[in-house]
Amino acid sequence: MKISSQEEYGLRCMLQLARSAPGPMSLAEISRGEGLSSAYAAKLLGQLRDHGLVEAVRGRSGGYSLSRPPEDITVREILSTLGGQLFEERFCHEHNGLGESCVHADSVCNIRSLWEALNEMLSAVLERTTLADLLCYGRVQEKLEEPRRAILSEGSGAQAVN
Amino acid sequence: MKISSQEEYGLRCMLQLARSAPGPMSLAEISRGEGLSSAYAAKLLGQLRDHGLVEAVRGRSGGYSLSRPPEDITVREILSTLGGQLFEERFCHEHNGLGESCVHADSVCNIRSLWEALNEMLSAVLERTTLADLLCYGRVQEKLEEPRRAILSEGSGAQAVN
DNA sequence: CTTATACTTGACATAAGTGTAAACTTTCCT
DNA sequence: AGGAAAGTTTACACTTATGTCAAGTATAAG
Repeated sequence: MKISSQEEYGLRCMLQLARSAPGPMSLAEISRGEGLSSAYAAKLLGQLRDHGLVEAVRGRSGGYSLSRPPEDITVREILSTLGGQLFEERFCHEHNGLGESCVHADSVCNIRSLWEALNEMLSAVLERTTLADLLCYGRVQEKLEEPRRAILSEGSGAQAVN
Repeated sequence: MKISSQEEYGLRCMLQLARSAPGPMSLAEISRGEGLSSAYAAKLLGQLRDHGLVEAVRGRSGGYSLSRPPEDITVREILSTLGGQLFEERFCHEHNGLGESCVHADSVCNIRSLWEALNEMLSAVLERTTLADLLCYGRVQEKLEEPRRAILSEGSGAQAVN
């Protein structure tokens, strides 16, 4: 359960495009701005382009630009393009151990419920956070303060019920 | 951002110990119960033992057992042993691209704020969820329903503020 | 219509994560 | 003692993720 390098660097490239002046920004500028090799930045931007998050213009004076305004691009889309989701449908099918299917496939699986709940929480937060939010100092903190408090306050209360 | 195999399988082994009768449970039983090779289960249980979550008894009639009662072992401890945290201190130092340090190291970094917030939310939920919760049908759903609603309801409200 | 600029593609090298194998140590039972 | 049952350790093969390289294609300027 770790943030992948692609997620980090790809999101940084997107943020840079969001900050940039109108018109395409060249690979050289983007990679220089993030301290990445241009080959690596190209790979990441290629993925983002394939998923429709950025547009590329080839040839002289070409470059990359966001395909939509920053406030219409969610962090969830970006991260899901670069690194998939925390928990996906196929996960259980891919963790069968030695058997043909998971030994818990036919029964209620509380671990699965846990993964689903975690995934939903993360997705919900990321879906509501846009590139525009990441541009603005303090916006992320503000936006995530309430859910964070909600979760934390839940803690002592729910514990007592058991 | 994916759940690792070790996290899944290691947690399953722990859950099996939590379900088992008092006294040590042998590697063979555990691995058979989860459909894992005994070599692999041994590796996972070795890690869990090194972190003090299970105790092992060697020799004939030996096996593994939880080092504490299930209600005192949090899922956070287990997952953190098996797969680390979503976002750790060193993350930023390890993602410098080509430079000696991250180009954003000296400035306010909203991406970092985002990672920290996500990590805190996940940790808070996992800290309050114990092995005992995972034993009980429906407990996970109950326990996570409130925080989930809190996050989801936050959505429309916070959105309008912008 | 040539050239410099810039994105694109696919193959590759390296590192990290996943899972196996075999030799070893400890303990109990007879 | 001796052997069987059971955990321990280390090294290895395999797979996936990370990052690079080089040759290719498209476009605008002169």
